[in-house]
Amino acid sequence: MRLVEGLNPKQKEAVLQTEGPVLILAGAGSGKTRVLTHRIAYLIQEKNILPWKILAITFTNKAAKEMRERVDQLVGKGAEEIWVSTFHSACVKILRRDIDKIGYNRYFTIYDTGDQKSLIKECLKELNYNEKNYPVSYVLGEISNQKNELVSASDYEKNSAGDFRKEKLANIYKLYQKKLESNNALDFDDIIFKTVELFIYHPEVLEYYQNRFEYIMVDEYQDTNTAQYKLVKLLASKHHNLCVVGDDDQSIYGWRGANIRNILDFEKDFKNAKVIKLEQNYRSTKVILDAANAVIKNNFGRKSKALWTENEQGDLIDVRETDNEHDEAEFVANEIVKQIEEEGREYKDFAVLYRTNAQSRVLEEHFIKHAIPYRLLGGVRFYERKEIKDLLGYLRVIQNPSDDLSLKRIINVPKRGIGDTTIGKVEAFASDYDMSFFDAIRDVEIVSQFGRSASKLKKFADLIGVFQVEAQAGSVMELVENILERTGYLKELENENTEESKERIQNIKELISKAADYDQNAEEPSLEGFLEEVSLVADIDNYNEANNAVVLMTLHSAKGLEFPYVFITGLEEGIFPSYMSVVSENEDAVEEERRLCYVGITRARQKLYLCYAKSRMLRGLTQYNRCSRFISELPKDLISIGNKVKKAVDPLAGIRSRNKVLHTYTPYQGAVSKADNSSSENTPLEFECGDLVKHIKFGVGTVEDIRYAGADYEVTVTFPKFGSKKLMARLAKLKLVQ
DNA sequence: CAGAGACTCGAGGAG
DNA sequence: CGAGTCTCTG
Repeated sequence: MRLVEGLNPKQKEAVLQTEGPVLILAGAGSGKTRVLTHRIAYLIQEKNILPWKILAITFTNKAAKEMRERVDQLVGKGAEEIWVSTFHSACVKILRRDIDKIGYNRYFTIYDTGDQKSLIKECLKELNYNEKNYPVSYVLGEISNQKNELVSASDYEKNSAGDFRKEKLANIYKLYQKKLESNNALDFDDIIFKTVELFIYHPEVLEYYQNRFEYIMVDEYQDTNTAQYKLVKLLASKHHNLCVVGDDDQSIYGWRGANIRNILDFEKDFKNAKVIKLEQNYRSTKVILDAANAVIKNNFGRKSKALWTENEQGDLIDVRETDNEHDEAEFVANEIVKQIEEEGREYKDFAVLYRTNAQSRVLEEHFIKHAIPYRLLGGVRFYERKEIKDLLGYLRVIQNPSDDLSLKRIINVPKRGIGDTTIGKVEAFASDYDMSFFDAIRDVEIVSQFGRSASKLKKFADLIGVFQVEAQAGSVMELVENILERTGYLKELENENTEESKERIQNIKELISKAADYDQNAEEPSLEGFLEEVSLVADIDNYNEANNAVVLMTLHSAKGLEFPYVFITGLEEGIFPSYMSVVSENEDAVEEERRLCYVGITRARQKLYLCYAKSRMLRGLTQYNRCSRFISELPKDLISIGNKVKKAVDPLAGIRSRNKVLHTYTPYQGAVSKADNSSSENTPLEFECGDLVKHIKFGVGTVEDIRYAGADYEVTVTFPKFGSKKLMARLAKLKLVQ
C-alpha cells in the first residue's frame, strides 16, 4: 500500500490503528506529523471515511495549515473538508452557531490579555479593592486557572466560603464574568469553557458533533488543560475513535493550565487504549540526541522512552562562556557569519533561542551591527500595537455594539472632545437604565441631558451607525479605509510627521493589506470572520521558513520547529532555569524548565551552541549568575568548551560605555575582515559629523562623532526614535542622506 | 479637556 | 531600563 511505504514499523502501526483510543508517544523528531497526515489520508482513501467526519486539533494555525496541505498532496480532493484547526478556532466555530443558547449572541468579541487587564481594573475600581493587594496579573492568572479547571465564578464562590482572600477574588471573578457577558465578549479561556458548557447544558448540540466527528485526532496532547481534555472526551464519547499524539518530555505549558496527567493517565481514562511509541529520531545527530537524553533523564515520573537515531555522530556541542550579554550576542553574530562564509550556510539555517523575550534586544543590536537579516518572533504582537488596537476597536464596536470596553477605547480617538467626565456620566446613565454604552448615546432623551457634549456624542453615534451599514457591504478593507478617512485617524498621524507616526502609518498599511488579503481568500468574508482571525493568530503562525533570515524566538515558540544550527543563549541559573522556578524550590517547576531545555536541544539538526554569560544587565542592574545546571548535566565527552571570547585590550576603553565592538581575539576572521577586504580600508567615509545618514533599522539620524577603529569607523549617530547609537559605519551600512 | 513631565513600579512563557 | 500612570499646568 502506497500510503505506508517508507514508514518504519511503529509509524505504520500508528497509521493502521484507526479504531478505538490510541496514544502515540512521539519523541522529538520521530516523524509524528508524517504519521498524522498519513493516518488521515489512510482513513479517507482506504477506509472510505468522509473527510468532514474527521477532526484534527493542532497546536497552532500554522501546523493546521501544513497538515491540510500535506493531506491534500496525499489524497488530492476532499482535504479541504477536514476540520483541521486549533482548539480555539474549532470552538469559536462551534460557538458561532449556538452560543445564543447560553446567553451571548453570535457577534461576540474575543478579548485578548490587554482587554482582560482593562476589564479587571474596572472591576477592582468598582469593588473598591486595592491593586496592591490584588495585582491585576495575579487576579487574571487566578481566574484563568479556574476557567481552565472548569470552575465557574459561582463554583469558586462556594469553594471560597470562609477564606477572606478567596472570597474577595470570587467577587472579582463574578463581576469580571458579568462584565464579559454584558459586553458580549469572551476571553481566551471562555472560548473553551463556554463550548464545554454548551455541550453539557445542550446535549442535542453535543450529539450533533459527536455524530459528525467519527475520528478525532489531537496533536501536542501533553499541553492540553483540563477544559480541553473534557471537551475532547465529550466529543469522542460516542465513537471512541480518539487518537492523541504527544510527548510528556515536551510538556512546557503547565503554567497556563496544561495538565501533564492528561497524557500520563490516558490509558486509565480510555479503556483498551493502544499505546504506540515512536522512538526513532530522524532529525538530529547522535551527539545532540545524547545530550537531550542526558538532560531529560534528571526528571522523575516520565513515561519510559528511549530516543535513538541512525544519523551520524556529528559535531560536539559548543559550550561558550562570555563575560556579559553583549559578548554573548557578539559571539552568536560572529559565529553565524563564520558558518555562512566557511560552510556555505544560509541565514535561515540558524535559530537563536532564549528563555525570555527581553533577551532579544541585545541580540538584535548586534545583528543589526553585523547586517545580519533576522526575524523576531514574540515581543509586542502586531495586533497589540496601539494604532492597530484602535482600529480593531472600531471594527469591534461596529460588529458588536455591546462591547463597552472597545467603545470607551475609541470614543475619543482621535480627539473629539469627549473626555473622562462625559464618559463617566454616560456610564452612570447606562448602568442606571441597564443598557449598553452605545445604546445610551443613541438614546436622544439621555443624550439631551449632556449639554455641550450632547452634539459630540450624537455625532459619534451616527458615525458608528454609518459604518455599521457599510460593514454589511462585505469588504473589510474598504471598511478599514473608510474608518481611517472619516474619523480623521490617518490625517492626525500624517500631521504628526515623526518617525513614530510614520511607523504607525506603516503598521496601518500592513493592516489594510491583511484585510485585503482576507477579503480575497476567506471562504465567506465577513467582519466577524476577520476579527476572529485576527484574535486567534499566533506569532508563530506568521513564521515563514522560506524567508532567508536568522530567526530569534523564545524556547516556547520554537516547539515543533527544527533548524540545522541552534543557539540557546542565557543558560544561567536564574535565567534558564528561571528565577521563579529556582526560588520556589518547587521541583516540578524546575522539571518543566528542564523539559523546555529538552525541547530547545532537540530543535537542532546538526549543531548546537549553548551560551552563558558571567554577568547580565537586567532591569538596569547587573546580575552575576552561575552557569545553568542544565549545562552541568551534559556528559563531558559531548561538549567542546569553545575558546572563551575575551575582550580586547581596548584602546577606546572608557570612551565607549556600551556596545563593545571589538575583540582582539575572535577564533576566526569574522565580518570585520570581510568589510575590510571588500572596501579599500583607507577610503574615507562618505559623511562627516553633522551629516544625516540612513540605517536599515533605525532610519535617518545625525552623525555626532566618528572614531577610527581599526578596519572600520565607529560612528555615533543620534536617531530621533532610538536615541544615540554607536555603530560600525561599514558593517551597519550607513548611507549618506543627501 | 489636553498635553507634558514626573513618577513609580514592575519584570516568564502564549492563544 | 522602560512602560504605564499620575499630576500638574495651560
